[in-house]
Amino acid sequence: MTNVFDDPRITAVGLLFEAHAGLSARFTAQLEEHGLSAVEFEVITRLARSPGNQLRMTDLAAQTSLSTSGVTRVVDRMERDGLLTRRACPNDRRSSYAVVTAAGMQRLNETLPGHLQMIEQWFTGQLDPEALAALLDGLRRVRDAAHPCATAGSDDTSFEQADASRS
Amino acid sequence: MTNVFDDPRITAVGLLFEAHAGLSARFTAQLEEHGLSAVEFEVITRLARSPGNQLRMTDLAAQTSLSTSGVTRVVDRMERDGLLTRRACPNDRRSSYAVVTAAGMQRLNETLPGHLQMIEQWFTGQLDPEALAALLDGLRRVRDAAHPCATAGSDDTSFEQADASRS
DNA sequence: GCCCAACGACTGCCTGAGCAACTATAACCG
DNA sequence: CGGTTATAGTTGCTCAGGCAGTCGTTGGGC
Repeated sequence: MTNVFDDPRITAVGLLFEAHAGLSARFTAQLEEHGLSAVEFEVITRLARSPGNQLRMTDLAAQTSLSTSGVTRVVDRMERDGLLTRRACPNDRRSSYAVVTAAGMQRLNETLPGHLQMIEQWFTGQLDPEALAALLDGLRRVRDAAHPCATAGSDDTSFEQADASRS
Repeated sequence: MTNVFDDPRITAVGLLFEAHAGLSARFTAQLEEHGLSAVEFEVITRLARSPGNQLRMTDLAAQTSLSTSGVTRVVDRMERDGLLTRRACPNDRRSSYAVVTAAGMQRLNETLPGHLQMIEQWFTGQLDPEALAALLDGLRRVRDAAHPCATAGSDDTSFEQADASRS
């Protein structure tokens, strides 16, 4: 089968995508044990690492892979589940913040150790330090080239996504 | 901000996921110029590289990231668009094949060169050969560890996914 | 040969997400 | 100030995809 599909470029993409899919599936499974979807985990993580555990809806959308309407709906669900609240923005009445509640922080704290363990088990722990460094270095260059700068021109400074994106 | 989110493991996952998201977006854009979604491209690619340009529905599902019902529906759409046909399986009347039509092959041939170019532009061309080799080596190990063996126990021998999986 | 379990494909129902339209507010500009 | 334009968030509509249930087919046990 001397066809075009054996092209090394295809193989390269395949590896990256399958690695992503594999990790994604593992993470999703673990997150669901704690009642969080991958998207919800990303949302709550982004909020929890922001000053005041809050972010304006638009900024949240820019930091995640969601559209603003997508954010509206995730926040709806998570608010219903008590993990988040909306808070009015004092100086701009159009804006509102999504804020992590105490219950949300607790849920996140229950989830994170297992999540880090999964990362180590299926990803970082699979490689010795130099190989991992080389991998990350390559990924960083690809990311810098290809990443559409966080879905919306928000600052996006240096934080790397931390979830298991559906995919 | 000395918080847990600066953990190098989080950063590593973030890099991988952002690289994937970035490439995914680029590929999706190029594929849509040719009227194909990422999933459709994966489907037609998988079929085109199989003997007879065909695959049983179940096997197709196993090779893609789709469930069997998902496959039923993609094939529905692509059949409607004239890219694929269903063909009855002679020795098992439960099964049916999805077959790429001439139009489907043509569409694929129109799409592939640009796709390969995108891969080179945003991924493989970003790194010198040794760095690329190191990256792929790391990815392969992560993939082998984490990949849930192709979503369903099908053979899955050695072919690396070739699409831009929405992810 | 007959029955029952397993399997392949399809369908109904539901959820999640995007786009485009809409409302309310803010900012800019004369 | 008054009016126009841009922005933040929400909502209606649509569509893709998964799960679970269905129907026809197959194969194995007896």
